Amino acid sequence: MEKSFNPRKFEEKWYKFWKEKGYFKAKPDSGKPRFSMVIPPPNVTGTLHMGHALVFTLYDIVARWKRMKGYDTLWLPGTDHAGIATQVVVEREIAKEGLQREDLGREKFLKRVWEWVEKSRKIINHQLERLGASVDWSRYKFTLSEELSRAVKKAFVTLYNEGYIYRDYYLVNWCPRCHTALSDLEVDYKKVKGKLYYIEYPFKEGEGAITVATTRPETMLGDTAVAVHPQDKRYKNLIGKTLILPIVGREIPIIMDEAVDPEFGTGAVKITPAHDPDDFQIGRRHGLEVVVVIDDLGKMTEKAGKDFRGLDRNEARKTVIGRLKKLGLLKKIEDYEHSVGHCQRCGTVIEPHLSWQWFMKTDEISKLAIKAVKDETTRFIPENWKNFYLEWMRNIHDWCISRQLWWGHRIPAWYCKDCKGVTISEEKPKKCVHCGSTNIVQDEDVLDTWFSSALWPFSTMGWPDDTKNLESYYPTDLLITGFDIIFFWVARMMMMGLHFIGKVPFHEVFINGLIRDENGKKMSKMAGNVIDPLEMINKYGTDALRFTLAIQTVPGMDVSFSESRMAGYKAFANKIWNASRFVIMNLNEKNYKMDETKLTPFDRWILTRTSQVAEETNKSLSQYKFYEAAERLYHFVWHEFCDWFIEISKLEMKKDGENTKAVLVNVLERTLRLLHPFMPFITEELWQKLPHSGESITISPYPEGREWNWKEVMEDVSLFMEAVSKIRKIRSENIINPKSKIRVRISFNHPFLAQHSEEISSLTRAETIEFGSIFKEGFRDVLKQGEISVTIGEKLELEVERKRIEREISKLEEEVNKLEKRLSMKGFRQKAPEDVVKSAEIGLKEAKEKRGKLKKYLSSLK
RNA sequence: GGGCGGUUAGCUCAGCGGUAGAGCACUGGCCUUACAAGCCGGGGGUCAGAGGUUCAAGUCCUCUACCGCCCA
Repeated sequence: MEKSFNPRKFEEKWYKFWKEKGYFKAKPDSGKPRFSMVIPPPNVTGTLHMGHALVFTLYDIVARWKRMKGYDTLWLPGTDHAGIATQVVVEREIAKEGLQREDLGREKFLKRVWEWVEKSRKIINHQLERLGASVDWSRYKFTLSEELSRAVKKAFVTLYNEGYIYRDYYLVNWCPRCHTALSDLEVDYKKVKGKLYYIEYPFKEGEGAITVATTRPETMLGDTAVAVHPQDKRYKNLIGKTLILPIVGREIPIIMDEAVDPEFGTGAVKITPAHDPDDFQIGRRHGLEVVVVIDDLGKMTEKAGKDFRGLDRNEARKTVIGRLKKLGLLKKIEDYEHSVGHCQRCGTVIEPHLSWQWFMKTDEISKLAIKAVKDETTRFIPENWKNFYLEWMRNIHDWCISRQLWWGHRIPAWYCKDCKGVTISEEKPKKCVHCGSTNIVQDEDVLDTWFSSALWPFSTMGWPDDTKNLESYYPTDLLITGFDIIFFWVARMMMMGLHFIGKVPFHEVFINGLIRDENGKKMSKMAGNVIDPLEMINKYGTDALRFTLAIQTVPGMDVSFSESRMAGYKAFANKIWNASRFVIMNLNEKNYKMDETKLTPFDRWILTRTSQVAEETNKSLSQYKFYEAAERLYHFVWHEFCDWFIEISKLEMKKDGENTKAVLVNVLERTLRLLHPFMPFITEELWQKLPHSGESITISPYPEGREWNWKEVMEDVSLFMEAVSKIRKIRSENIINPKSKIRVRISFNHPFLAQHSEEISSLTRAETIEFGSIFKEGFRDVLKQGEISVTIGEKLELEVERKRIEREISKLEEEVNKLEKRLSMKGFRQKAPEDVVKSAEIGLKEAKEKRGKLKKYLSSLK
């Protein structure tokens, strides 16, 4: 066995082994209890980042843990076609060749996208394997596959027939670059420093004008009214008057509407129903004319006037301002900061755009999704995300589901060129359902990616066809995902799942934190602080990466990812490796069967601890306290098993030691199993080298922690450790040469210490351990009970020792003061629980005793 | 403007009502045949600030300051 661990030597081997053996395959007929999860499908836009590594590590810990606990565990993998995101990425690719998608045409462009997708999926799947993700590859799904397309069509047609999907000519968020509609969620609002322009609109009759303020003067070409608030006294007598729209010359009315903010600008606002969402609503309320002056590419239309036609919206703004200045109608320009919508995928400023789009009604369906979370049929962890979800769900708007993209699920709607009717059908219809004409064409548009993602928990289970599979694994038990897609995805899965299956898609939603760099900054390409998980895996090993992520995952908190910390967990992996090496080196054929009648107190101690740790680890995991479980295992392995038990076992092995070897194997083998969900590779590698039953640790049982419990030895062992530590401390602080033989005397008789004085002397390199009155000439310290003294049989150098004792006395002093104060506080004895009072009293008594002894000792040093 | 989270050792973070913790970093001593990616020790914190509740407050409540995020 090699002296240090080298993850590259075995990681890929074991993954291949697991996969070939089919351990990750869910088996609905197994008769076991079920546990199922679906992966949040990564976008096929590129590769996995650290955020994915975190989420998938947590998923895998749960999956492996449940599998070992005897559940028929399904973790279903897959990828998302990510309509707009992928299209943008491929558009950028072909732009390198100087091409636009129109140059290629729909068919050729899609071919390019598929090529990209194949490449990306391969990378992603490979990354998942490197991470050790125990997904059921036989059930791999892709949101744009034939299979899932059927589910999408079925969902669309059903919802349409039920009246939940409709088509409308409506003002939507439009990205002029991507050339598509976007949902409200796909728009990012950013604060932008702009200008506020004050423009005069003259009255048709008589002198004077009304001044309106706007951030977008170019839209005035499409104005069809000016609005004021009904309670605004300033404008009361102007209602009903007519204005002449400058430049254009159109007559427009002054109207009243509650939606106007009297505080904004002059209190009078221009109304452009075709280019502003608020104005659109006001326009609908007042029956205003809608004049479209900006087209789908962000250029001015014919209706904007011949001087403007064809101008880009930004150039048009300059021209309008120039004209207004000349006319003397531009009263002033102010600096103004406001938030402007940008396309989430490409960053272009959003243009509200009137167009025919498909929408999904959400008012009714959202009610089910609200109820399910309110009554905790689906539970959020941590809980505070519940309100976040509910708040959004209660204010939900209809969802624009059509996209003017090429990459995605084509909308199953056919328009009749003869009767203008629409035919909705899962299969391509032969003729128009309204007039029977065969002159029909399919809608060019595709569906929002999230429409297909919303079906993911059941479309992946075979809906609408494979009901057996669906019954087995739906609802899923747990979803782990980031808070940023609670609305995009979680909320919509809730709605669709409840609507189509009648059950929530998952019972628990664990919201993971964001990955930040070690300075707490968000990782982003812009900031250049992105860390590639694969690079980390190559450098530190998958197990170290996973452990680093797990031990930092506190529900509700972000993860500050630190490479130096990960180096520490690589060291931990090495520690496990070497502890195992020690155990394995000492093995022979016969000695792994433990004889419980021959156990030493130390054996009993470590076995009891193993059981306790197992029990606590299960508890932590069941509450998704990944950090707590990982931390406990780390401490147990390093600071209990290695630091104490292995060291003590070495002494035991100098004698007979066969039974202790068996204890070592037993504890180590169980510990590996406990660690396996966190560190799958190294645990498999080592487990295979140990005596074991079964063919893989992956399918061996997870320790529950009910096996061993010898409480009675725990206190003795802890006193033993205290004695050893105190002696070591005296040695170390007084810089006693490690080679010099010391003599130890303990002031009180203690059968356990006496019985194990040999171990004490070995662990402290003492020549003798005696019991009786302490040495007059020598270093001393106090134990929980009594005193301990050390002599090296020569004249002592006392200065250091004096300082050390003074420090200890002052610590005890603090403790005494604190406890005295507490005990003397009125009400304490009456109101505090008995055991608290008692422990304070005992603590005080002990501290005083220790202090007394040390003071006496100190005076002897002077 | 509304909401959520944070402020604990030099750094990154646990702890959330009963005597302040971890990892890393720092530091003294050790190449003790599992491991120098190691071993044995040590130092380091008025738990952001101010009030309040309580016998008892990093821990619960209120307010303030600063940092971060979400929604409008």
